[in-house]
Amino acid sequence: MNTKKVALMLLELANLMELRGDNPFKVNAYRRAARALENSRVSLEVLRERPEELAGVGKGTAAAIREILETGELEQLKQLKEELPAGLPSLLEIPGLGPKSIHALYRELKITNLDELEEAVKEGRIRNLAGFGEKKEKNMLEGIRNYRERPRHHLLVHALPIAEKILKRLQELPEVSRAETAGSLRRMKETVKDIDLVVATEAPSAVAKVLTEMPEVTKVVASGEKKVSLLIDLGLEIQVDVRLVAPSQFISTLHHFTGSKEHNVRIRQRAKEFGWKVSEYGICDPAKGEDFAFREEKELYEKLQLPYVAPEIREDRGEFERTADELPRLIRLEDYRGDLHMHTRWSDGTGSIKEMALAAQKRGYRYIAVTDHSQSLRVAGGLTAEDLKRQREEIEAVNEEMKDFTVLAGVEMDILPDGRLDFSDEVLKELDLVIASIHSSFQQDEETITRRVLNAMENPYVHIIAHPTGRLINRRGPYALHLDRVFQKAKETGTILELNSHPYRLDLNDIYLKKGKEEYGLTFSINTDAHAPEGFDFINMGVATARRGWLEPADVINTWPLDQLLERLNGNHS
DNA sequence: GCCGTTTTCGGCCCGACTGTTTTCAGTCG
Repeated sequence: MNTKKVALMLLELANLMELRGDNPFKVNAYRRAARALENSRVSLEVLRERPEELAGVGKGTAAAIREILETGELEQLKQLKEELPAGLPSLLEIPGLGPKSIHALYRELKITNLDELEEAVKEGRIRNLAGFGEKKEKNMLEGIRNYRERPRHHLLVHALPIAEKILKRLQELPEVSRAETAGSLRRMKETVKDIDLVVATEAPSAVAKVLTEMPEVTKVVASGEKKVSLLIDLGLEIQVDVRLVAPSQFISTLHHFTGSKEHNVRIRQRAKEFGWKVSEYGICDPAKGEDFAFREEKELYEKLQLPYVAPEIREDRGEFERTADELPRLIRLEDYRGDLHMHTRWSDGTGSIKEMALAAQKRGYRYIAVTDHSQSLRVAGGLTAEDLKRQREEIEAVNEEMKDFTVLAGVEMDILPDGRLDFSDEVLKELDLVIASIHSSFQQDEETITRRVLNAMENPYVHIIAHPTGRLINRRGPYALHLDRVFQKAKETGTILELNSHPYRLDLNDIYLKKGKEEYGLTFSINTDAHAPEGFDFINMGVATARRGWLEPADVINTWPLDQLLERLNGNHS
């Protein structure tokens, strides 16, 4: 049992209570308690003894927390699970269906899952229910079909160019004075459900008309004076929500729709302490009838006597509990000096060492490490010890040609299924940089696969563990790795953990980065794993994820000057 | 269920849009 599991159980309880139609404020109380638990760093002991010390945890939720810690279960949750059919929560995925409607469908028509809902719609049974009609039936049917066909979340890297394209069109309109992206896209979450845009204009109807008449629009979901919601097909079909506001309200609206929802709740609560009200149109003082507008988001935070919070960390994950000095100076692209994980034609890359070096130098980098695959990874043309020696000769030749730039000789070495490494220490000690990673036997049980990684970390020549959890977003889950043990070992051995920037990987993710930094004091390396010069472009994904993980330049070895980097790498060997 | 230098009761973040209604509930962000 750990605090995360306790939080998850409280959250599940809240979700089921909501479906049953319980008091929404009570439901919210459990959600807040779950969130408080997730964000707190109290030990299990403190949690067991004095859970009430956490803000948002009172008598009721404290009793629930104690029960979970003592018995591993929660009677209330167990009963609710027996009372409510298992398929009910899945109905929440259908747009337009919320807890109230789902409860009514269950109560009146005994609908418990998507199949039964679809059947009832087709038989026209739903339109007879109070508050339902033919139009809602039609929307439900469409929702069910979409749910089954469309991926729930789009990769950030796929949504970004679409957002940019629409944004550009909007910015070119004479009626538009300013337009920006908002929502999870602006917060740079690894996946996004939709694209949020905020537009400043004095002529909302004209802009709305342009939007709804774009050739790529497949469906107008909603269209009003303040807001337009569309389904757009620009290579992939995605929902685009556009808010239209007067220029003076732009900043407040941008902030509001950047979210996150949880961050906004805290903002509003903060405003209430001053007796003010926050909405997407600004902050107002009802007592004096005053409205406050802002030219920059910084001013909005200042008004509430809060330090400015970058969009990427607006998640209510502790940003409200820090002073300006305590908030991180988040890493930026300009801080980045060199990529330390890439492949060349020597294995499965498409560029030569020199081409990769020149491309990196052009980006303003000062160094790179060439890290081709090792011998066991046959499909990728892994290198033998002998190949590595010959490759080093080429690397040295490139180094002699280039000015103010250094290519390090490295390898991405496989951690074999039985836990052995693909090269002996004699081979490894000749290299400048050794990355170890898993490319086989992903299905091993937790103990086996964790042992594999720990074993690699214990080797003094291994500097970095690449893409530590192995997940591929929307494709493949993480290995059954026990990450706390990996973090603990990294702390003991000084092993650096990678944040792999490939948009399908982003591994470690934001949550783990923050945890590794705050709880274990770890150091990380952000790399693109490029297989061609263009692969370097994905560094913006990695830096964005690092920002979401509260990382500062000092936490990331790729921002260090070369001599500091080499000192750290050599330190491992002593 | 939680919380309190306006409160131990009565609030709890706020507004837009849709579809159902004939003044509003539910959903969404």
